[in-house]
Amino acid sequence: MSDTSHRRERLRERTLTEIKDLARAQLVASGPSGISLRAIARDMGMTAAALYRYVPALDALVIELCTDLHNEVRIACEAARDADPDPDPVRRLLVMARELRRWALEHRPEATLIFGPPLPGVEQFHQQCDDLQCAGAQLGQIFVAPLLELWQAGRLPRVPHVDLDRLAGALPAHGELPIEVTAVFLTSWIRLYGVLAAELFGQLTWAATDTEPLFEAELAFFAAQVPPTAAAAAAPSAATLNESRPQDRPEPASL
Amino acid sequence: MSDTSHRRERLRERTLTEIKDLARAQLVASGPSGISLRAIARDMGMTAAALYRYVPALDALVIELCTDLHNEVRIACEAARDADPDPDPVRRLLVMARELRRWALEHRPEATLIFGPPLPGVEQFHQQCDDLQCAGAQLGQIFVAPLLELWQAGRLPRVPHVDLDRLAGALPAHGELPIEVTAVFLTSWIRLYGVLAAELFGQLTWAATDTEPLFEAELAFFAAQVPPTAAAAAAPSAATLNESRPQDRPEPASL
DNA sequence: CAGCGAAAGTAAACACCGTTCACTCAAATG
DNA sequence: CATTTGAGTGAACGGTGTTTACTTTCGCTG
Repeated sequence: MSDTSHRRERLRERTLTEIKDLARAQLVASGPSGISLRAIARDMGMTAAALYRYVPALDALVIELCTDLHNEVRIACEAARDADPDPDPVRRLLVMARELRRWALEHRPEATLIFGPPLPGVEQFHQQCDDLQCAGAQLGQIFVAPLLELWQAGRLPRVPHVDLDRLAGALPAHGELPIEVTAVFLTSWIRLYGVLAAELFGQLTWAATDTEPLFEAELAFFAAQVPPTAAAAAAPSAATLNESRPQDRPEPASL
Repeated sequence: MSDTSHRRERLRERTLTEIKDLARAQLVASGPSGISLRAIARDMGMTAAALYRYVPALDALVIELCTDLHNEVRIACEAARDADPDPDPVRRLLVMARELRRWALEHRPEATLIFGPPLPGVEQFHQQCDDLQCAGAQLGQIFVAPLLELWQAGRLPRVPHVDLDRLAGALPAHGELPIEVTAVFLTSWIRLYGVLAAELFGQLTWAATDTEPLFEAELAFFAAQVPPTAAAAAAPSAATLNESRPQDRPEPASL
């Protein structure tokens, strides 16, 4: 019956999660390159070949681990956002960004895996990631949402230095987002990623031992860019709520 | 005689560079994890054990490769800087930053090795890197120099969102640099690193296919922050040339 | 309930990898 | 010339991913 076969499937899924749990334990213990099918099988009291009943290859296991971690950090950020009663989009962005950093520093090996360079063979993952369903995109998406709110409220920060026309030509097809929102998201996300990755990869050990002031400065800078709620109406150009607000972008400074 | 022994040393150094060249070729071909002593020995027509006469371990070889690459990209940036006649520090910074990006994108595997997370066993390298002699610090240093020039000219951008007191407590001992210069360098360096690393590690493949507009926007933003030369005297507070210019930092916005 | 068939697991093998040890051989040194 | 030093070899140990053929176990069905 389907009932008993469900049992089988449940058993199968149970061992599969056991595999992934052990893989994560190895990731934590020995870094991304420390994940080993043979060691997992050893810990499970099995043969390495048996794992191939559950996982097509080591790369695929790492890829699955990557998506799981992406989802985990996204859920953590969502939880932090929902735990804060303040509905202000800026506040939400800051809360989520701090949670992102907290999670990354508390799970350095995991964060290194998903934010670092793709391991050989895992590159296909990042390339197949260009649809919104991808876990990585979903993580970014929860930061896009508050920006969209800001845009709808006419409070989107200006990004006068971004060549919007050129950027628009470099976006994937699924760009139903206003180009200004995309530009603000990308610049802010990149800065968030930069301070996080630099800390995570020890790129600043020679220059600074504590990068939290730099992280907080990045957040403060972003927050300062957002016009306050009251100023939305005080803006000279009519910033209506739901209409596309054409950004007045000055001539790009010749460099 | 010392003459003949010098010949021996030269031979030794020649094979050592051959080893490193082959290691780099493997890095280019197969990524950081593709560097293999056995493959190097195979390419050289030798036994893997013979390589241990020249290199104590694989990790050490990778570390040496790292420092070589750090020096290479630094020299490339210096060359680009010196090729430009404009002595303006801002111009020099932009030229060097663009060269850094150009080098990284033209040598993606190498850039991934030095800008990505340290391989297990190579972490000690980044930790021993906290003295200025380190190649990584030297690379950063060539970006510090123009900032120091700007500071001396009273043109240093303000970083009102950085908690300078806390940052000062998180700096290594060798901080003979004014704290404002350090703050500007760190924030700018992190942003430069972020846009580069995000592109290098494919973190944005789902969001954008061409990140050059974002990179150029970061540069333009930095340049726009620097007060023009003429405005140095027009600044309200006396910005004398060589004196420490106490930065007027407003209350950090409560977030 | 017996038996069939699919799923799960095993053993062995292949081709790699880093590293070590004992050994040879040639070359530089005294 | 004898000797010491350095370079290189070959084999081995333990580790890795992956495949193949084989065996066992367990659920379903006749």
